[in-house]
Amino acid sequence: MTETTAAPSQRADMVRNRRLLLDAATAAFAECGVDVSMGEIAQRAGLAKGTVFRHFASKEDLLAAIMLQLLDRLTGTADRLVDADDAAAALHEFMTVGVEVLAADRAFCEVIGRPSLQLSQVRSAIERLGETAETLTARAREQGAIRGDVTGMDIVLLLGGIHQTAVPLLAAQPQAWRRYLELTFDGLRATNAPRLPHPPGRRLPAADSD
Amino acid sequence: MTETTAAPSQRADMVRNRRLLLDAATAAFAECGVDVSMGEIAQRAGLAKGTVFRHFASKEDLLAAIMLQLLDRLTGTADRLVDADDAAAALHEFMTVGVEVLAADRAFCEVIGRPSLQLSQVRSAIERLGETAETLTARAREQGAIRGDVTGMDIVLLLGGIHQTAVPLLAAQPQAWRRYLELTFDGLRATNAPRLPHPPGRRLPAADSD
DNA sequence: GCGAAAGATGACCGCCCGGTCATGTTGACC
DNA sequence: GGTCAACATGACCGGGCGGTCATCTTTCGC
Repeated sequence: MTETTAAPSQRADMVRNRRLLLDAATAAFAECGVDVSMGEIAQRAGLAKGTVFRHFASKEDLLAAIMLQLLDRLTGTADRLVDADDAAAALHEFMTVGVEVLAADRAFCEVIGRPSLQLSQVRSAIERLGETAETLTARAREQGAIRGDVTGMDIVLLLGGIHQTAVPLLAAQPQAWRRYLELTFDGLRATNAPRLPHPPGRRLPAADSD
Repeated sequence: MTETTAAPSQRADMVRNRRLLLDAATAAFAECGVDVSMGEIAQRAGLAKGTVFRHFASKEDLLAAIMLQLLDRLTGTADRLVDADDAAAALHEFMTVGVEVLAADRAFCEVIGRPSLQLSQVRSAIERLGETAETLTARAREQGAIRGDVTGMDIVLLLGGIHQTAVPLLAAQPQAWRRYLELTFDGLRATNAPRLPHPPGRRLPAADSD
Protein backbone atom coordinates (compact mmCIF):
# COMPACT_ATOMS: atom_id res chain seq x y z
CA MET A 1 0.00 0.00 0.00
CA THR A 2 1.05 3.61 -0.52
CA GLU A 3 3.48 2.28 -3.01
CA THR A 4 2.66 3.71 -6.38
CA THR A 5 3.57 7.29 -5.54
CA ALA A 6 5.47 7.26 -2.28
CA ALA A 7 6.16 10.16 0.06
CA PRO A 8 5.71 13.71 -1.31
CA SER A 9 8.49 15.93 -2.66
CA GLN A 10 10.42 13.35 -4.61
CA ARG A 11 12.48 14.19 -7.58
CA ALA A 12 10.93 13.29 -10.89
CA ASP A 13 13.82 11.13 -12.04
CA MET A 14 13.75 9.19 -8.81
CA VAL A 15 10.11 8.31 -9.33
CA ARG A 16 10.87 7.29 -12.89
CA ASN A 17 13.86 5.19 -11.83
CA ARG A 18 11.82 3.49 -9.17
CA ARG A 19 9.35 2.41 -11.82
CA LEU A 20 12.13 1.15 -14.08
CA LEU A 21 13.62 -0.73 -11.16
CA LEU A 22 10.37 -2.33 -10.03
CA ASP A 23 9.52 -3.39 -13.57
CA ALA A 24 12.98 -4.80 -14.20
CA ALA A 25 13.04 -6.62 -10.86
CA THR A 26 9.58 -8.07 -11.45
CA ALA A 27 10.63 -9.44 -14.82
CA ALA A 28 14.03 -10.64 -13.63
CA PHE A 29 12.68 -12.46 -10.59
CA ALA A 30 9.91 -13.99 -12.67
CA GLU A 31 12.27 -15.29 -15.34
CA CYS A 32 15.33 -16.22 -13.30
CA GLY A 33 14.12 -16.87 -9.77
CA VAL A 34 15.31 -15.41 -6.49
CA ASP A 35 18.96 -16.13 -7.29
CA VAL A 36 19.14 -13.47 -9.98
CA SER A 37 21.81 -10.99 -8.94
CA MET A 38 21.24 -7.38 -8.01
CA GLY A 39 23.69 -6.46 -10.74
CA GLU A 40 21.55 -8.18 -13.35
CA ILE A 41 18.46 -6.39 -12.11
CA ALA A 42 20.26 -3.04 -12.20
CA GLN A 43 21.43 -3.71 -15.74
CA ARG A 44 17.94 -4.61 -16.89
CA ALA A 45 16.65 -1.39 -15.39
CA GLY A 46 19.42 0.61 -17.02
CA LEU A 47 20.65 1.78 -13.63
CA ALA A 48 23.83 1.43 -11.62
CA LYS A 49 23.94 -1.14 -8.86
CA GLY A 50 24.29 1.54 -6.20
CA THR A 51 21.03 3.11 -7.29
CA VAL A 52 19.20 -0.14 -6.68
CA PHE A 53 20.48 -0.14 -3.10
CA ARG A 54 19.34 3.44 -2.66
CA HIS A 55 15.76 2.39 -3.37
CA PHE A 56 15.89 -0.89 -1.45
CA ALA A 57 18.33 -1.37 1.41
CA SER A 58 18.81 -5.05 0.67
CA LYS A 59 17.96 -7.69 -1.87
CA GLU A 60 15.50 -9.16 0.60
CA ASP A 61 13.61 -5.88 0.78
CA LEU A 62 13.33 -5.69 -2.98
CA LEU A 63 12.20 -9.29 -3.25
CA ALA A 64 9.62 -8.78 -0.54
CA ALA A 65 8.22 -5.72 -2.31
CA ILE A 66 7.80 -7.63 -5.56
CA MET A 67 6.25 -10.64 -3.86
CA LEU A 68 3.81 -8.48 -1.91
CA GLN A 69 2.72 -6.82 -5.12
CA LEU A 70 2.00 -10.23 -6.63
CA LEU A 71 0.16 -11.48 -3.56
CA ASP A 72 -1.94 -8.34 -3.44
CA ARG A 73 -2.94 -8.89 -7.05
CA LEU A 74 -4.04 -12.42 -6.18
CA THR A 75 -5.96 -11.27 -3.12
CA GLY A 76 -7.68 -8.69 -5.30
CA THR A 77 -8.70 -11.40 -7.74
CA ALA A 78 -10.18 -13.45 -4.92
CA ASP A 79 -11.99 -10.41 -3.55
CA ARG A 80 -13.55 -9.70 -6.91
CA LEU A 81 -14.86 -13.28 -7.10
CA VAL A 82 -16.61 -13.58 -3.76
CA ASP A 83 -19.87 -12.18 -5.13
CA ALA A 84 -20.20 -14.60 -8.05
CA ASP A 85 -23.40 -16.67 -8.17
CA ASP A 86 -21.71 -19.99 -8.81
CA ALA A 87 -19.26 -20.26 -5.94
CA ALA A 88 -17.63 -23.42 -7.26
CA ALA A 89 -16.99 -21.76 -10.61
CA ALA A 90 -15.57 -18.74 -8.80
CA LEU A 91 -13.27 -20.97 -6.77
CA HIS A 92 -12.18 -22.71 -9.92
CA GLU A 93 -11.49 -19.39 -11.58
CA PHE A 94 -9.44 -18.25 -8.59
CA MET A 95 -7.36 -21.40 -8.67
CA THR A 96 -6.82 -21.05 -12.41
CA VAL A 97 -5.52 -17.52 -12.01
CA GLY A 98 -3.43 -18.52 -9.04
CA VAL A 99 -1.67 -21.36 -10.80
CA GLU A 100 -1.21 -19.21 -13.89
CA VAL A 101 0.54 -16.58 -11.81
CA LEU A 102 2.77 -19.20 -10.22
CA ALA A 103 3.60 -20.75 -13.57
CA ALA A 104 4.73 -17.38 -14.88
CA ASP A 105 6.97 -16.44 -11.95
CA ARG A 106 9.89 -18.56 -10.80
CA ALA A 107 10.75 -16.41 -7.80
CA PHE A 108 7.17 -16.52 -6.59
CA CYS A 109 7.24 -20.31 -6.65
CA GLU A 110 10.54 -20.42 -4.85
CA VAL A 111 9.46 -18.01 -2.14
CA ILE A 112 6.13 -19.71 -1.57
CA GLY A 113 7.78 -23.09 -1.61
CA ARG A 114 10.45 -22.46 0.99
CA PRO A 115 10.23 -24.77 4.00
CA SER A 116 10.58 -21.72 6.21
CA LEU A 117 9.51 -18.27 5.16
CA GLN A 118 12.04 -15.65 6.21
CA LEU A 119 10.00 -12.73 4.92
CA SER A 120 7.41 -12.03 7.59
CA GLN A 121 5.45 -9.58 5.47
CA VAL A 122 5.11 -12.18 2.76
CA ARG A 123 4.07 -14.75 5.30
CA SER A 124 1.25 -12.62 6.60
CA ALA A 125 0.22 -11.65 3.07
CA ILE A 126 -0.20 -15.34 2.33
CA GLU A 127 -2.26 -15.74 5.47
CA ARG A 128 -4.46 -12.84 4.38
CA LEU A 129 -4.85 -14.50 0.99
CA GLY A 130 -5.86 -17.66 2.83
CA GLU A 131 -8.58 -15.73 4.67
CA THR A 132 -9.93 -14.23 1.48
CA ALA A 133 -9.88 -17.64 -0.15
CA GLU A 134 -11.76 -18.94 2.87
CA THR A 135 -14.77 -16.76 2.10
CA LEU A 136 -14.73 -18.11 -1.46
CA THR A 137 -14.42 -21.65 -0.19
CA ALA A 138 -17.10 -21.27 2.46
CA ARG A 139 -19.66 -20.25 -0.14
CA ALA A 140 -18.79 -23.22 -2.34
CA ARG A 141 -19.13 -25.47 0.71
CA GLU A 142 -22.55 -24.04 1.56
CA GLN A 143 -23.69 -24.61 -1.99
CA GLY A 144 -22.67 -28.26 -1.60
CA ALA A 145 -20.29 -28.00 -4.53
CA ILE A 146 -17.19 -29.08 -2.63
CA ARG A 147 -16.46 -31.26 0.35
CA GLY A 148 -16.92 -29.85 3.83
CA ASP A 149 -13.43 -30.30 5.21
CA VAL A 150 -11.45 -28.03 2.89
CA THR A 151 -10.35 -24.58 4.02
CA GLY A 152 -9.24 -21.44 2.25
CA MET A 153 -5.64 -22.04 3.27
CA ASP A 154 -5.91 -25.52 1.75
CA ILE A 155 -6.83 -23.88 -1.52
CA VAL A 156 -3.92 -21.45 -1.37
CA LEU A 157 -1.45 -24.21 -0.56
CA LEU A 158 -2.85 -26.37 -3.32
CA LEU A 159 -1.96 -23.70 -5.87
CA GLY A 160 1.71 -24.31 -5.20
CA GLY A 161 1.24 -28.06 -5.32
CA ILE A 162 -0.67 -28.08 -8.57
CA HIS A 163 1.91 -25.96 -10.26
CA GLN A 164 4.77 -27.99 -8.82
CA THR A 165 3.25 -31.17 -10.20
CA ALA A 166 3.55 -29.81 -13.71
CA VAL A 167 6.95 -28.13 -13.31
CA PRO A 168 9.03 -31.00 -14.73
CA LEU A 169 6.94 -30.76 -17.90
CA LEU A 170 6.98 -26.97 -18.02
CA ALA A 171 9.46 -26.57 -20.86
CA ALA A 172 7.67 -29.02 -23.15
CA GLN A 173 4.03 -28.51 -22.07
CA PRO A 174 3.54 -25.11 -20.45
CA GLN A 175 -0.16 -25.78 -19.93
CA ALA A 176 0.20 -29.15 -18.25
CA TRP A 177 -0.90 -27.67 -14.92
CA ARG A 178 -4.46 -27.58 -16.22
CA ARG A 179 -4.53 -31.36 -16.12
CA TYR A 180 -3.58 -31.41 -12.45
CA LEU A 181 -5.86 -28.55 -11.56
CA GLU A 182 -8.81 -30.57 -12.80
CA LEU A 183 -7.61 -33.69 -11.03
CA THR A 184 -7.30 -31.75 -7.79
CA PHE A 185 -10.66 -30.10 -8.26
CA ASP A 186 -12.23 -33.53 -8.64
CA GLY A 187 -10.73 -34.32 -5.25
CA LEU A 188 -12.33 -31.17 -3.85
CA ARG A 189 -15.69 -32.26 -5.26
CA ALA A 190 -15.58 -35.63 -3.47
CA THR A 191 -18.36 -34.59 -1.10
CA ASN A 192 -18.86 -38.00 0.46
CA ALA A 193 -15.25 -39.05 0.75
CA PRO A 194 -14.00 -39.87 4.25
CA ARG A 195 -12.90 -36.85 6.22
CA LEU A 196 -9.36 -35.73 5.40
CA PRO A 197 -6.70 -36.75 7.92
CA HIS A 198 -4.39 -34.27 9.60
CA PRO A 199 -5.88 -30.91 10.59
CA PRO A 200 -5.68 -28.07 8.09
CA GLY A 201 -3.12 -25.31 8.66
CA ARG A 202 -4.23 -21.76 9.22
CA ARG A 203 -1.09 -19.88 10.06
CA LEU A 204 2.30 -20.44 8.51
CA PRO A 205 5.26 -21.23 10.73
CA ALA A 206 7.94 -18.55 11.03
CA ALA A 207 11.50 -19.22 10.00
CA ASP A 208 13.40 -21.08 12.67
CA SER A 209 17.02 -21.20 11.60
CA ASP A 210 18.90 -22.63 8.64
CA MET B 1 24.60 -49.60 -11.07
CA THR B 2 27.97 -51.18 -10.24
CA GLU B 3 28.33 -48.54 -7.60
CA THR B 4 28.67 -50.18 -4.23
CA THR B 5 32.13 -51.67 -4.84
CA ALA B 6 33.50 -50.09 -7.97
CA ALA B 7 36.38 -51.32 -10.11
CA PRO B 8 38.71 -53.96 -8.66
CA SER B 9 42.03 -53.27 -7.00
CA GLN B 10 41.12 -50.17 -5.03
CA ARG B 11 42.87 -49.22 -1.89
CA ALA B 12 41.01 -50.04 1.28
CA ASP B 13 41.03 -46.47 2.61
CA MET B 14 39.65 -45.20 -0.67
CA VAL B 15 36.67 -47.53 -0.43
CA ARG B 16 36.12 -46.46 3.17
CA ASN B 17 36.40 -42.79 2.29
CA ARG B 18 33.97 -43.20 -0.54
CA ARG B 19 31.41 -44.57 1.89
CA LEU B 20 32.02 -41.73 4.32
CA LEU B 21 31.66 -39.26 1.48
CA LEU B 22 28.47 -40.76 0.09
CA ASP B 23 26.88 -40.92 3.52
CA ALA B 24 27.88 -37.35 4.36
CA ALA B 25 26.70 -36.03 1.00
CA THR B 26 23.39 -37.85 1.29
CA ALA B 27 22.75 -36.32 4.69
CA ALA B 28 24.00 -32.86 3.73
CA PHE B 29 21.93 -32.66 0.55
CA ALA B 30 18.88 -33.95 2.38
CA GLU B 31 19.16 -31.41 5.19
CA CYS B 32 20.47 -28.36 3.35
CA GLY B 33 19.43 -28.76 -0.27
CA VAL B 34 21.54 -28.59 -3.40
CA ASP B 35 23.20 -25.33 -2.36
CA VAL B 36 25.19 -26.95 0.40
CA SER B 37 28.87 -26.38 -0.35
CA MET B 38 31.39 -29.04 -1.25
CA GLY B 39 33.46 -27.81 1.68
CA GLU B 40 30.62 -28.52 4.07
CA ILE B 41 30.18 -32.01 2.65
CA ALA B 42 33.91 -32.70 2.95
CA GLN B 43 33.88 -31.50 6.55
CA ARG B 44 30.93 -33.73 7.42
CA ALA B 45 32.75 -36.68 5.91
CA GLY B 46 35.93 -35.83 7.79
CA LEU B 47 37.81 -35.45 4.52
CA ALA B 48 39.64 -32.67 2.75
CA LYS B 49 37.90 -30.85 -0.05
CA GLY B 50 40.39 -32.14 -2.60
CA THR B 51 39.50 -35.71 -1.74
CA VAL B 52 35.89 -35.10 -2.57
CA PHE B 53 36.90 -33.93 -6.03
CA ARG B 54 39.02 -37.03 -6.47
CA HIS B 55 35.92 -39.18 -6.06
CA PHE B 56 33.58 -36.96 -8.04
CA ALA B 57 34.89 -34.64 -10.71
CA SER B 58 32.26 -31.99 -10.04
CA LYS B 59 29.52 -31.14 -7.63
CA GLU B 60 27.00 -32.03 -10.31
CA ASP B 61 28.41 -35.55 -10.55
CA LEU B 62 28.14 -36.05 -6.81
CA LEU B 63 24.61 -34.70 -6.71
CA ALA B 64 23.58 -36.93 -9.60
CA ALA B 65 24.99 -40.00 -7.86
CA ILE B 66 23.03 -39.26 -4.69
CA MET B 67 19.82 -38.55 -6.57
CA LEU B 68 20.13 -41.72 -8.63
CA GLN B 69 20.53 -43.73 -5.49
CA LEU B 70 17.32 -42.23 -4.12
CA LEU B 71 15.41 -42.78 -7.35
CA ASP B 72 16.58 -46.37 -7.52
CA ARG B 73 15.26 -46.94 -4.02
CA LEU B 74 11.89 -45.57 -5.06
CA THR B 75 11.81 -47.67 -8.20
CA GLY B 76 12.61 -50.71 -6.07
CA THR B 77 9.70 -49.90 -3.80
CA ALA B 78 7.35 -49.68 -6.78
CA ASP B 79 8.70 -52.94 -8.16
CA ARG B 80 8.06 -54.70 -4.90
CA LEU B 81 4.44 -53.51 -4.91
CA VAL B 82 3.36 -54.59 -8.39
CA ASP B 83 2.32 -58.05 -7.20
CA ALA B 84 0.01 -56.90 -4.40
CA ASP B 85 -3.58 -58.11 -4.55
CA ASP B 86 -5.18 -54.74 -3.92
CA ALA B 87 -3.66 -52.56 -6.62
CA ALA B 88 -5.20 -49.35 -5.28
CA ALA B 89 -3.75 -50.00 -1.85
CA ALA B 90 -0.39 -50.71 -3.45
CA LEU B 91 -0.57 -47.47 -5.39
CA HIS B 92 -1.47 -45.63 -2.21
CA GLU B 93 1.45 -47.22 -0.42
CA PHE B 94 3.80 -46.24 -3.21
CA MET B 95 2.64 -42.64 -3.08
CA THR B 96 2.98 -42.57 0.69
CA VAL B 97 6.57 -43.76 0.51
CA GLY B 98 7.31 -41.38 -2.34
CA VAL B 99 6.06 -38.30 -0.55
CA GLU B 100 7.80 -39.39 2.64
CA VAL B 101 11.09 -39.60 0.77
CA LEU B 102 10.54 -36.17 -0.74
CA ALA B 103 9.62 -34.67 2.61
CA ALA B 104 12.85 -35.94 4.09
CA ASP B 105 15.17 -34.68 1.36
CA ARG B 106 15.44 -31.04 0.38
CA ALA B 107 17.85 -31.58 -2.48
CA PHE B 108 15.62 -34.26 -3.97
CA CYS B 109 12.68 -31.85 -3.99
CA GLU B 110 14.78 -29.13 -5.55
CA VAL B 111 16.17 -31.35 -8.27
CA ILE B 112 12.82 -32.88 -9.13
CA GLY B 113 11.21 -29.48 -9.07
CA ARG B 114 13.53 -27.69 -11.45
CA PRO B 115 11.80 -26.33 -14.54
CA SER B 116 14.57 -27.88 -16.62
CA LEU B 117 16.52 -30.90 -15.55
CA GLN B 118 20.21 -30.52 -16.36
CA LEU B 119 21.14 -33.99 -15.13
CA SER B 120 20.24 -36.33 -17.95
CA GLN B 121 20.81 -39.48 -15.91
CA VAL B 122 18.39 -38.22 -13.30
CA ARG B 123 15.90 -37.35 -16.00
CA SER B 124 15.91 -40.84 -17.43
CA ALA B 125 15.80 -42.39 -13.95
CA ILE B 126 12.58 -40.44 -13.36
CA GLU B 127 11.22 -41.69 -16.66
CA ARG B 128 12.05 -45.25 -15.63
CA LEU B 129 10.28 -44.65 -12.33
CA GLY B 130 7.30 -43.42 -14.34
CA GLU B 131 7.25 -46.66 -16.30
CA THR B 132 7.36 -48.78 -13.16
CA ALA B 133 4.61 -46.68 -11.65
CA GLU B 134 2.64 -47.23 -14.84
CA THR B 135 2.42 -50.96 -14.20
CA LEU B 136 1.14 -50.21 -10.70
CA THR B 137 -1.34 -47.71 -12.05
CA ALA B 138 -2.53 -49.94 -14.88
CA ARG B 139 -3.50 -52.67 -12.42
CA ALA B 140 -5.43 -50.22 -10.27
CA ARG B 141 -7.20 -48.98 -13.40
CA GLU B 142 -8.12 -52.50 -14.45
CA GLN B 143 -9.54 -53.16 -10.99
CA GLY B 144 -11.70 -50.08 -11.46
CA ALA B 145 -10.24 -48.49 -8.35
CA ILE B 146 -9.04 -45.34 -10.04
CA ARG B 147 -10.08 -43.27 -13.04
CA GLY B 148 -9.01 -44.41 -16.48
CA ASP B 149 -7.12 -41.36 -17.63
CA VAL B 150 -4.28 -41.32 -15.12
CA THR B 151 -0.81 -42.55 -16.05
CA GLY B 152 2.22 -43.70 -14.11
CA MET B 153 4.04 -40.49 -14.89
CA ASP B 154 1.05 -38.59 -13.52
CA ILE B 155 1.53 -40.45 -10.25
CA VAL B 156 5.25 -39.68 -10.13
CA LEU B 157 4.68 -36.00 -10.85
CA LEU B 158 1.93 -35.84 -8.26
CA LEU B 159 4.38 -36.91 -5.57
CA GLY B 160 6.23 -33.63 -5.99
CA GLY B 161 3.02 -31.67 -6.04
CA ILE B 162 1.57 -33.25 -2.93
CA HIS B 163 4.72 -32.61 -1.00
CA GLN B 164 5.01 -29.08 -2.30
CA THR B 165 1.48 -28.32 -1.15
CA ALA B 166 2.49 -29.05 2.42
CA VAL B 167 5.92 -27.43 2.33
CA PRO B 168 4.86 -24.06 3.78
CA LEU B 169 3.53 -25.95 6.81
CA LEU B 170 6.51 -28.29 7.06
CA ALA B 171 8.16 -26.69 10.09
CA ALA B 172 4.96 -26.64 12.15
CA GLN B 173 3.20 -29.75 10.84
CA PRO B 174 5.64 -32.21 9.31
CA GLN B 175 2.87 -34.68 8.52
CA ALA B 176 0.58 -32.23 6.74
CA TRP B 177 1.32 -33.90 3.41
CA ARG B 178 -0.93 -36.78 4.45
CA ARG B 179 -3.91 -34.47 4.20
CA TYR B 180 -3.09 -33.58 0.61
CA LEU B 181 -2.21 -37.11 -0.34
CA GLU B 182 -5.73 -38.20 0.64
CA LEU B 183 -7.28 -35.25 -1.17
CA THR B 184 -5.34 -36.11 -4.31
CA PHE B 185 -6.17 -39.77 -4.01
CA ASP B 186 -9.85 -38.88 -3.84
CA GLY B 187 -9.29 -37.10 -7.16
CA LEU B 188 -7.73 -40.26 -8.57
CA ARG B 189 -10.77 -42.24 -7.42
CA ALA B 190 -13.21 -40.00 -9.32
CA THR B 191 -13.95 -42.74 -11.83
CA ASN B 192 -16.81 -40.95 -13.54
CA ALA B 193 -15.38 -37.46 -13.62
CA PRO B 194 -15.00 -35.85 -17.05
CA ARG B 195 -11.81 -36.81 -18.82
CA LEU B 196 -8.80 -34.78 -17.72
CA PRO B 197 -7.77 -31.97 -20.08
CA HIS B 198 -4.29 -31.66 -21.51
CA PRO B 199 -2.51 -34.88 -22.50
CA PRO B 200 -0.33 -36.58 -19.90
CA GLY B 201 3.45 -36.28 -20.20
CA ARG B 202 5.58 -39.35 -20.70
CA ARG B 203 9.05 -38.03 -21.27
CA LEU B 204 10.61 -35.08 -19.51
CA PRO B 205 11.98 -32.19 -21.54
CA ALA B 206 15.75 -31.73 -21.53
CA ALA B 207 17.34 -28.56 -20.28
CA ASP B 208 17.23 -25.81 -22.88
CA SER B 209 19.27 -22.92 -21.59
CA ASP B 210 18.47 -20.62 -18.69
C1' DG C 1 60.36 -53.94 5.30
C1' DC C 2 60.71 -51.36 1.06
C1' DG C 3 59.70 -48.95 -2.95
C1' DA C 4 56.55 -47.03 -6.01
C1' DA C 5 52.13 -45.83 -7.20
C1' DA C 6 47.70 -44.45 -5.75
C1' DG C 7 45.45 -41.52 -2.75
C1' DA C 8 44.81 -37.58 0.64
C1' DT C 9 45.69 -32.92 1.71
C1' DG C 10 44.77 -27.87 2.17
C1' DA C 11 46.63 -23.68 0.41
C1' DC C 12 45.51 -21.46 -3.48
C1' DC C 13 42.98 -19.49 -7.80
C1' DG C 14 39.46 -16.96 -10.30
C1' DC C 15 34.88 -15.80 -10.06
C1' DC C 16 30.75 -13.63 -8.66
C1' DC C 17 27.89 -12.16 -5.08
C1' DG C 18 25.57 -8.53 -1.80
C1' DG C 19 26.65 -4.31 -0.12
C1' DT C 20 29.35 0.41 0.56
C1' DC C 21 31.02 5.01 -0.36
C1' DA C 22 33.61 8.94 -2.20
C1' DT C 23 32.69 11.40 -6.17
C1' DG C 24 30.11 13.30 -9.98
C1' DT C 25 25.46 14.79 -11.78
C1' DT C 26 20.77 16.43 -11.77
C1' DG C 27 16.61 18.55 -10.70
C1' DA C 28 13.82 21.79 -7.71
C1' DC C 29 13.39 26.14 -5.84
C1' DC C 30 14.34 31.09 -5.42
C1' DG D 1 20.75 30.91 -13.95
C1' DG D 2 22.73 30.00 -9.56
C1' DT D 3 22.76 27.13 -5.46
C1' DC D 4 22.46 23.17 -2.90
C1' DA D 5 20.50 19.12 -1.38
C1' DA D 6 19.06 15.00 -3.23
C1' DC D 7 20.18 11.52 -6.18
C1' DA D 8 23.07 8.46 -9.44
C1' DT D 9 27.34 6.26 -10.24
C1' DG D 10 30.71 2.44 -10.52
C1' DA D 11 35.03 1.26 -8.47
C1' DC D 12 35.73 -1.18 -4.58
C1' DC D 13 35.45 -4.53 -0.45
C1' DG D 14 35.07 -8.86 2.12
C1' DG D 15 33.50 -13.33 1.73
C1' DG D 16 32.19 -17.77 -0.03
C1' DC D 17 31.93 -20.62 -3.82
C1' DG D 18 33.59 -24.61 -7.19
C1' DG D 19 37.62 -26.36 -8.63
C1' DT D 20 43.07 -27.22 -9.00
C1' DC D 21 47.61 -28.83 -7.87
C1' DA D 22 52.18 -29.38 -5.77
C1' DT D 23 53.22 -31.83 -1.85
C1' DC D 24 52.88 -35.20 1.64
C1' DT D 25 51.00 -39.83 3.38
C1' DT D 26 49.28 -44.39 3.02
C1' DT D 27 48.59 -48.81 1.13
C1' DC D 28 49.97 -52.98 -1.13
C1' DG D 29 52.68 -56.25 -3.99
C1' DC D 30 56.94 -58.09 -3.62
